[in-house]
Amino acid sequence: MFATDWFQNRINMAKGEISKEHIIASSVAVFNTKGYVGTSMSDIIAKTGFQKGGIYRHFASKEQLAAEAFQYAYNQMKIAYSGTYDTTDAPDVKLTKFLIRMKAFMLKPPVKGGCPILNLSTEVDDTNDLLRELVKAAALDWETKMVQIYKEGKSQKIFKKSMDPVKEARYLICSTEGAIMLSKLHRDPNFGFTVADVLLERIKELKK
Amino acid sequence: MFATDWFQNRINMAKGEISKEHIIASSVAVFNTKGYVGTSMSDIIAKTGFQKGGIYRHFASKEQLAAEAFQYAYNQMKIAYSGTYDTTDAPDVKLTKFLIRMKAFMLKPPVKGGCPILNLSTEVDDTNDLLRELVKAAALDWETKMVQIYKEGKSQKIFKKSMDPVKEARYLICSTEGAIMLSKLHRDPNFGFTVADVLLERIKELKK
Amino acid sequence: MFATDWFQNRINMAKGEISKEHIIASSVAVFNTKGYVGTSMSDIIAKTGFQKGGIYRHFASKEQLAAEAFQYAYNQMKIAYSGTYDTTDAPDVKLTKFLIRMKAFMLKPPVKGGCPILNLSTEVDDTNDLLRELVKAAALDWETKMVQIYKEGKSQKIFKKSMDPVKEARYLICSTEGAIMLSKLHRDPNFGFTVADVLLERIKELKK
Amino acid sequence: MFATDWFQNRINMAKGEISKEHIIASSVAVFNTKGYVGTSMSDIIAKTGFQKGGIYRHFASKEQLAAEAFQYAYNQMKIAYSGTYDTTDAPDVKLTKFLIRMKAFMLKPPVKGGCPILNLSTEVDDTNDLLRELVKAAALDWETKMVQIYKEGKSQKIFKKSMDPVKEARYLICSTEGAIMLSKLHRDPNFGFTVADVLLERIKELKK
DNA sequence: ACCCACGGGACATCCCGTTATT
DNA sequence: AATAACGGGATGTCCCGTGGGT
Repeated sequence: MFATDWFQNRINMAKGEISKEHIIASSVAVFNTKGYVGTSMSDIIAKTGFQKGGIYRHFASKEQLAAEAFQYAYNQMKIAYSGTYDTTDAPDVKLTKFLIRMKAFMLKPPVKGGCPILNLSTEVDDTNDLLRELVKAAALDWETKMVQIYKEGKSQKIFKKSMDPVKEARYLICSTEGAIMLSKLHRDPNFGFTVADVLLERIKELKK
Repeated sequence: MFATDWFQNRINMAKGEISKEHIIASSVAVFNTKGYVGTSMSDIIAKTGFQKGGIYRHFASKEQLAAEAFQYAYNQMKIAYSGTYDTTDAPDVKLTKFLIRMKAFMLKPPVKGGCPILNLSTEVDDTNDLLRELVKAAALDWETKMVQIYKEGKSQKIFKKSMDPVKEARYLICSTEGAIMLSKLHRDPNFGFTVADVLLERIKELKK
Repeated sequence: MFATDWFQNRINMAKGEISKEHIIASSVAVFNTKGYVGTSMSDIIAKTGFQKGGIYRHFASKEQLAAEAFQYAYNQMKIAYSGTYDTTDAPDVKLTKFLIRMKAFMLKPPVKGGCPILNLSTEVDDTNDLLRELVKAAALDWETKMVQIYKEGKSQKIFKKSMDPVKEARYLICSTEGAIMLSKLHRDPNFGFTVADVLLERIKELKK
Repeated sequence: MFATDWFQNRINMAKGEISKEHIIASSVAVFNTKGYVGTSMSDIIAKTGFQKGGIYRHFASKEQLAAEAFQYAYNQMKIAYSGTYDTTDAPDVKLTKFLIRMKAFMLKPPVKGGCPILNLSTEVDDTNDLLRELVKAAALDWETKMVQIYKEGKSQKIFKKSMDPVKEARYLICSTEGAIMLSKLHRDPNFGFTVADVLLERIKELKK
């Protein structure tokens, strides 16, 4: 019936749990394309097949649903990228693979609508503290992951001694997010390609 | 009466023109913080002091007003930055000044709410073509300006022969936008500072 | 068109003022029969002929409208009773006339639904402070009026020296309100008649 | 577990019976403060600890529950007052005790929210016939009790021959209800005290 | 050129009640 | 006997936009 029916087979989930999961999963794309305010509960209803009563049983408010949808979306992104750095590869290889995959995502992003951090962040940074904190935490989570890789590279003497892991990680993230934004705006993946290439070159430089 | 009263003295403007200008100028901050959908005409009314009729006389719709407000905001940004590159400085100096000012804008942006290109772009890229085209044009305008500077630097043999002006311009813009986004999200200007510093180093590299 | 059109002729009222008056006047009966929570804005719409936009232009909320409707209703009651005590009659005559009219109102109350103080009071005393304060003020206003009459009677030596005006006024009001309540519940005016008769006797007693 | 657990020990009640009792007992205070329409099933759920299904198993509708809750509340009132007139005292003593207790109830009513007859009556007299009939019956029950006492007093020659039991009973009830209403509105027990004192005097008068 | 007044659709949320499940 | 899950209508309020009037 639902695209998420397989859950029931895999893990032992209660009926309500499945519904909740289904609602969240269906909402992700809507929120990530139309935005938080731009998405109405009617949109969610249309997408999920549930009625108001069925949705509000699982979420206290639109904000709550949006929060869980964001978490879900960020998780999907993590999973989509994890294959690139959750490996036994050398740190520089991890970063290289990460950037190659990022280029691939320019054409088909793991979450419809592009990067949820970018999308939600710009919308809520001045208006909604709960959601902003969530996005912030996600951004920090990503940053921490990246910092870790750069640190490994440094301790393994693959990267220069002078290299600053936090600086590099933040720089990589900023450039990447900006690239995603401009690629979406222009509907041209080349912005992403260009930025990825520059970052790839930079990684080589860090090894000298 | 209005903060924009000086317009009337400076140029010979009709009463309606002044009002229109006033409405646009007052709307910029609202749209740039609350977003296009997040801003209601009531917000505009509260900010401008005009009544609905007085606003709709000058703008056919909320969309039209938002469009003009965006143009106005982008123009303010241009003016705020123009002093850095509309000079007789050498290209590398222009870029350096540009990045130094960008760092300053981390603390106090020329337009309240941050970069209007970033804000509006992420909101409308999937939902509103009219506004998206406008943002796109603005981004292109900025890119063209930057490309021009890099080209100058190349023809003046200040930058390496191998340097690709379009690539560098786009890269600079992407990094900058990403930095603005993350600085706003974390409410920490250091993200902008870090990125600016890396870009400043890169400009030095381009000269070798 | 409206039952309140005559207002425009009598006093120079702005269009909006008339509409507001009309909405209030139409709402009174609805609120006073269905109650505050029991009345929906749709009921108001149905009764007034206005649409949501037209109503919310004049009232910030249902609560606000209810407040003004109550004031209007109380005022109508005052007017309906004023002929009995705003006279040059002797105090005891005033009270007598008041009670006679109260008996008449058992059959046809000046405000549809009965006494607005009674109705609103029992509904909001535990739930809505704004409205409760309003009803309280109205009850106090009425009490003050009655106390005044008893005081007159005392200073004019019509009533006994031992008579306590506040006590008598409050007693009269309590009995009256209770009588209205039970008459409405049983749909039998005799409860009101009985109480009025006892009170009339009591007034005679006070003169001895 | 529940405050009503003792029921199970005292009488042999089925599990369902206990639950029903518990739901009713818990609902009384809610209905009597928020009113019938003002009370939502969610309020009941919160108060009882039961889920919706668990409640609707015992009551066909919110109206049914409200009806039983009213009966329960009225019964509590009866019990609370019964000690004053279900005695071997003389009729005038019964009435005196009744009024003294009524004064005490001004400070702490036997049912939270005040007199259920007053509260429900004013809410439903124009809108809900089922509940209105219920309240009516309760009011009549109380009246019958009072009439009986006055009759006793008359046949025992304690009260004047000219005294009309029905008139006195109704008068006492009306005054009392009105006093409760105004005391609640003003949050001042003195209204009740005043009325009770007048009624006590009246009882003395009836004996002459 | 601008305000006042109004229409009517949309929105997030609440509400009562039913059905599936255990 | 009671919960969990869901349907779908109703509610108060907001919102964009349109005319009449001055």
